[in-house]
Amino acid sequence: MGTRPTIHDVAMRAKVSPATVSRLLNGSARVGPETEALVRQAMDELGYVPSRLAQSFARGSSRTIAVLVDGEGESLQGNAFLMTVALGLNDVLADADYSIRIINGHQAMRQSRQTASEWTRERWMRHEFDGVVITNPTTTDTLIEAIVQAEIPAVVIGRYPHAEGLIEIDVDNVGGTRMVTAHLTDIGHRRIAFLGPPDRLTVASDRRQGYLEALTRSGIWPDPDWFLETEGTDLEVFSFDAAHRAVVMAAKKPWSWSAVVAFNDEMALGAVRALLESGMELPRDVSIVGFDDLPFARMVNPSLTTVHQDIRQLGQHAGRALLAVLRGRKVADLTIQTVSLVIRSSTAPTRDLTTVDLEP
Amino acid sequence: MGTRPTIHDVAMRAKVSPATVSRLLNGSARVGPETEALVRQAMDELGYVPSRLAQSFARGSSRTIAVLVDGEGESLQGNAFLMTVALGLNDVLADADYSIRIINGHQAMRQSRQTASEWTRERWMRHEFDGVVITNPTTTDTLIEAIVQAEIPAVVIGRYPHAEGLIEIDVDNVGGTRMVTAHLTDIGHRRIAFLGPPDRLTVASDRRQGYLEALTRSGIWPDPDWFLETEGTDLEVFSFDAAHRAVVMAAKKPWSWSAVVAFNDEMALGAVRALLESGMELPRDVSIVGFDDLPFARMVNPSLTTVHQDIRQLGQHAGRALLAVLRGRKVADLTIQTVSLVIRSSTAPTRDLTTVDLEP
DNA sequence: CTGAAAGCGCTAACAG
DNA sequence: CTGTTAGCGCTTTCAG
Repeated sequence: MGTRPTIHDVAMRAKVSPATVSRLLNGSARVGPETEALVRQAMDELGYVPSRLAQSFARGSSRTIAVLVDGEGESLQGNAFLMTVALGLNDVLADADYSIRIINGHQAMRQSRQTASEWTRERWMRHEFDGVVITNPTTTDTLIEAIVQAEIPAVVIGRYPHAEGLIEIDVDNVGGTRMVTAHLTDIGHRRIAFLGPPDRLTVASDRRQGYLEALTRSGIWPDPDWFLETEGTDLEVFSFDAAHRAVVMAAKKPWSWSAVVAFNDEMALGAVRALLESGMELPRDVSIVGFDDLPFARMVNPSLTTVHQDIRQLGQHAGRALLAVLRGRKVADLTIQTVSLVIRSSTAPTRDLTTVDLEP
Repeated sequence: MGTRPTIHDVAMRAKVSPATVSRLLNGSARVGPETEALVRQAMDELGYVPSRLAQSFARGSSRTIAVLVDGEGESLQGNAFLMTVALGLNDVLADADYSIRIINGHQAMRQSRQTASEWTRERWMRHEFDGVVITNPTTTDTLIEAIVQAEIPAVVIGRYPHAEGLIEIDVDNVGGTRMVTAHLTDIGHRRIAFLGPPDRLTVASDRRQGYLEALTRSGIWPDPDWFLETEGTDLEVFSFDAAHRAVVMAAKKPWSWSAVVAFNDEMALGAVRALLESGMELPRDVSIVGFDDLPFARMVNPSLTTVHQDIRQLGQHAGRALLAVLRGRKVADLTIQTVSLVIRSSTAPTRDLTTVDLEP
């Protein structure tokens, strides 16, 4: 009883060959019913569990998929989002007997002082994973390029248009901001600002586009100074502070909007802070909307009207897509997940509704 | 060039034995300097990278540590916390060439319809991991018990006093609430409520104790109805909604506190919401403090005075402890990480300061 | 449907 | 310090 039983022990006990046990284990070929019963009994009696290590070795694959995260972003956004995606991935991958491994790619690269392609090649050759999920694509990312180049099965959460043949799983960003902006026009707003990062990333231009579409549909022609653009490095532009700065800046000049569509919830909070500081009362004076519906969106005051996305489901979609790729199936290059509008108390009918109605 | 070079190829090319290459690879024995040069050159020329799979198999260990999460809690708390811990673990484990694997333990158990000990035994026997980090200990957890029973190297984030010999890494909960409560008394508050979950978990009683200690030191004798206790299941009691309910309930009766110490930031927000709804102005009428200093704590309005804990560092501590255990070193059973007070705008001097001063 | 046999690529005694 | 020799436990041809 001292040592782990091996496939060999099971075979001996069932008086069959190890090969038969193996076949039963992974259903790689049919096994006679009575042989099967014998083997199963032997496994039970011995308490046999196959060694993952030996299986992986023999198969030459680890049944592991790497989740590449960028662990620098300390943003709330970041970490809650990442773990939720990871759980979603796990939901579907666990069933397929894959497991997920978190890798802080950029940090690892820096640490080992390797270039992206060196690093990628090395990890790939080590058979550390069979596929990868990329969670925070930045503007242009050497690591992603290297992964694509190396033809490693990969799925990206979000968009990364710079690379051919990468499978993208994203939420409907255009539709989301369109919806939430339409909600604003529905309750009478006509002068609606957009607070977002510069258009470097697809997600940024997508969300801006949804906003524009909604305005256009309502026959509103956006004024150039309705665009409040944050400044900073890749991650900074999405932050509370950047949003806060942008709005403080904008509020210095005379401004004329009655609502603001923020790129995300965190930035919406930055706007809220800035407006509150300048003595506004919300949502009476200005309506504000966000995007993401992070858990805190309903807990803050005023609670945020925002666009809800099911992040865990996003992870599940990504997992399914990757699984399909690994099994050699054809997969859509782009999956767009629907989002929904959540109306809370950061939006209210505009007070100049009547004025507007009179205008024409 | 079609196939991956193996240790054998390197050995041939360098005209040494595979064993020598192996020794160089993991520094398991001294190698002559010129041999080393030869081997290194051969490795470079071939672009050799050792196969993780083969290494793990030969060693009988996966160099993987499992991070057990409970993926049911959709709480903000939960996921941001978990990923941050994971990143901290990664920081130190990556250096030691370990990698981390996220496992949704309870879900996996349920899925495979196994008992905790069956599940644990099976995973352990499969050599899927060398050690485990447990992230959300609940009141009494069969999975943890099974892990301890199986003598698997394990570290728990938080406290789990029910199990002998488990290594615990926690923050200074007592000190934290003591500090933040003392801040309240410092600015004149004498009637301070505590909003928390029932005392089932150590973390709950610890934080309550810190509160009590601070009061005692200020010569305040807490009134029984200063204790606002949330109700619900294991995870619910820590939630925004539970906190909101508890405060709404309490606010129905005449109450007499000027400040409330909430168990955590999320619950503090629940209290804020309830108080705002009942027409209070914060922090003018009531001061509120939280615990955790989650990223959103500074973004909400009013921004929360709270206790900051470095979660990533918590993960790093856990990683170091586990590494030490795996290396057979003696490790302290309990590590307490210090926390710090962050004063923001949810607290203000009490208005009845003068009244209080006159009382004696 | 089943068995025999040959590895997968590396590590780890054991000699020398 | 280095080479030889066995495996680690499973999968997978290839025969039968």
